[in-house]
Amino acid sequence: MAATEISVLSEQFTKIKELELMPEKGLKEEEKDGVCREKDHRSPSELEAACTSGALQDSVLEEEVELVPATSEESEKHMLTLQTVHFTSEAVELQDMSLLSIQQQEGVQVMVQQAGPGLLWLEEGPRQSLQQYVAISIQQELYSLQEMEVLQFHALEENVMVASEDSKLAVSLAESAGLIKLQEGQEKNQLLIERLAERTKEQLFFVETMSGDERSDEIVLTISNLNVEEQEDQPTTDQTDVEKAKSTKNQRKTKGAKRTFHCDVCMFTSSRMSSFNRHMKTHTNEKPHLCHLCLKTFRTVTLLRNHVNTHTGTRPYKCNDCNMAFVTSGELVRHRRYKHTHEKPFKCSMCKYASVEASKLKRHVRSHTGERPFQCCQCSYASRDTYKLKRHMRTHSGVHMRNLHAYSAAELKCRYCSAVFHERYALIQHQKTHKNEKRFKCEHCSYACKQERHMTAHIRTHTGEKPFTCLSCNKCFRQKQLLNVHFRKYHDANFIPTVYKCSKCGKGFSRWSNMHRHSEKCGSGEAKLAASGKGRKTRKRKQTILREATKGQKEAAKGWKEAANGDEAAAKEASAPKREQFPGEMLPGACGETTARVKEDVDEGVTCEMLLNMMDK
DNA sequence: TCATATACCGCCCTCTGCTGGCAAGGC
DNA sequence: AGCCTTGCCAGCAGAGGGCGGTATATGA
Repeated sequence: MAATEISVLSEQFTKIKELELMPEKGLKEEEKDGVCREKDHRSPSELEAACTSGALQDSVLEEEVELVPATSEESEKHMLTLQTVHFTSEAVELQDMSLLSIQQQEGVQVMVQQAGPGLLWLEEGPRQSLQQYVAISIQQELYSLQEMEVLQFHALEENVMVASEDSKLAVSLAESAGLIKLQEGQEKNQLLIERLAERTKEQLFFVETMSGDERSDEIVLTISNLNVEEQEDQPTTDQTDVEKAKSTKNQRKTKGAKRTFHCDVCMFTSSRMSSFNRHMKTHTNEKPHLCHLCLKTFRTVTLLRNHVNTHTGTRPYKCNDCNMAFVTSGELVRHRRYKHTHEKPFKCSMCKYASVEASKLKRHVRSHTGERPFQCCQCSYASRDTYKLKRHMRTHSGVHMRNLHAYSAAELKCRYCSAVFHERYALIQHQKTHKNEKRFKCEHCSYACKQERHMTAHIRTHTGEKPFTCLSCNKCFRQKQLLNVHFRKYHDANFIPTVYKCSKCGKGFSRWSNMHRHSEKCGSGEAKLAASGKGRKTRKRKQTILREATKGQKEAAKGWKEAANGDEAAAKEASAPKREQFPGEMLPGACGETTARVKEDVDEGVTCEMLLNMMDK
C-alpha cells in the first residue's frame, strides 16, 4: 500500500448510524426471495472521488449498526455490526492484524477493503493501493458466517463509500473464520477469486450493493454463496455449505476448466460472471423505473418503455402480412405463428394436438390428465383453466343457486349407479359420466333412446301407468306435459289456443296439419306463416321454404314437407300437384313466448274471440 | 443498453356437446 | 283428442384460438 494514496483518503468514508430493527414484514420478504437489501449508494465515480478527496483519520472510528440477516429464522434480535473504519497506513496494518486476531478468537468479522477504483478486496499479502475500509463485524454469539447464505445490511450512511450501483463483489470467505474478500469486475474478478480460493481454500461468497429508496440514505448489501465450480463436476444444490466448500476445493484442483456460477436462490447457472451478476438482480424487488402515467414501477428501462407504449398505443412491431401491429417483438412473432406461418412448436405427446404457445399445450394436457386446478369456492365445480371458472361463477346467481347448488338434505341418487349426492349439480356432473348413445332400451319392445325421461314415458305405454292426474276433473295422463295441455285447454280461462289460419278462406285450425289438409281442398297456395310456437330454427326453415313455396315451386313444397316432418309418406304426399301451394297463416297460442306473440297480435286488433272463432272447433 | 427469444398469466372469444324444458308432429 | 316421440332452444361446460401484457434470459 502506498502511503501517498492513503494520505488523500477522506477523513471518514463511512459514517454509520444506528438503525432500527427491521420490521417482521421485511424479514418475511427477505426469507421469501432470499435477497438482501440496503439502500442508497454512489456511483463509481462518486465513490472514487470520495476515496480520494480526503484523508483517513488517524484513528479507527467505530459506530455500530444493528443489522438483521435475511436468513434468520427468528424475526428479530439478530444483529450484525457494521463499523466504519478510518485508517492511516499504520492503522490499516493494525486493523488487518486485528482482524486476523479476531478470527483466531472465533469471532466473526468481515472486512471490506477498497483497493482502488471499483475494487474492494482484502488479502493477507502486501497492501495494494489501500484506501478505504468498511469493517463488518458479526457478533460471534449470534452468527457464524457459514450459517448465512444471505445477509442483509441496512445502514444509514453519510458520505458512504461502499460500492458502486452496479458493483458485484466476489467474496472469499474463510471457512473457519469468515474473512470476506471483495473484488469488483468480471474476468478480473474470476481470476482473483480463483487465485484467492486456491490460496486460502475458502468458500466464495457473493456481495452486491444496490440503491434503495432515494428519500433515505440507505444502501442494500447482499451477501450470498458463490459457488465457483468446474463444469465436469457440479455439486447438487442441496449440499451443505461445508460440502459445497469441499466440493469447491476439489474442483479448483483442475485448472483451465470452464467455471459455472450457481445461484443459491434459484436454479440459475451461468458460465459468465456478468450474466450471473445480472441474474442476481432478478432476486431483488428493486424496480426503479416509474411510469409517470400510472405510477407502476419496472425493473428495467425496456420494460418501462413497453409499458408506456401500452398507454400511448405505440406499436412499433408491424406485421408484413397484415395490418396488425404490436408493442413487443414477441407478440408479433406469436401473431405470425397464429395467422400466417401456422407454426406450432408445442406438440402433445398423447395426441396430435399442437399449439403456438406452451401455455396452450399445458392447458390442453389437462384434458388428458383430468386435472382441474381451479376450484369454485361456492360449489364442487372445478375448472381446467381460469376463464372457465370465471365463466362458471356467473352461474352463481340466486335462481341458479337454488336450482343447482342448494344443499339437499335428501339423498340425490344417481340414476345409473349407487352414488349419492346432496347437491344437484354434483349429481348432474356425475351422471354425465354414464352418458352413452341410446343406452336406454325397452325390456318390452325394441324401443331405445338416449334419455331416461323418454324411456320412463315409454315404459308407461306398456304398464298403463298414468301418474299425472288433473285436479279439476281427475283425468289421468302418462306425461306431465299432456296434463298441462289438458288443464290449459279445459280449465284455464286465460288459455289462448294456437290457431292456424288458412290465408285463402280465413278459417282457423288448432293444428297446422289440419289446416294444411284443408288448404289442399281449399286450393290456397299462398298461405303464409305468420308465427309459430316452434323453435327459432324451425320457424326460419319454414319461412325459407315458404318463400320458395310462394313462388309456386313444387319442389320446395316437397322439401318443406320432408324437412318439416321427416316423413316419407308425407313427403310423397307433398309431391302431389296440390301441394305446390302452401298452407295458410299460422297463429301462435298457449303460454310463454307464444302467448306473448298472440298478445302482440291482440294489440294489433286481433282479439281472443276472433282467434277462437277462427278455430275449427 | 438494446434487441430478441421465450415463458407465463390473463382475458375474451368461438365452436361444440350435453341437458332439461317445452313445443310440435305423427299415429 | 290423446298418446308418444322427436326436435328445438337456452343454459352451461369443454376445448381451443388469438391477443395483451409482463418478466426473464441471453447475445451483441
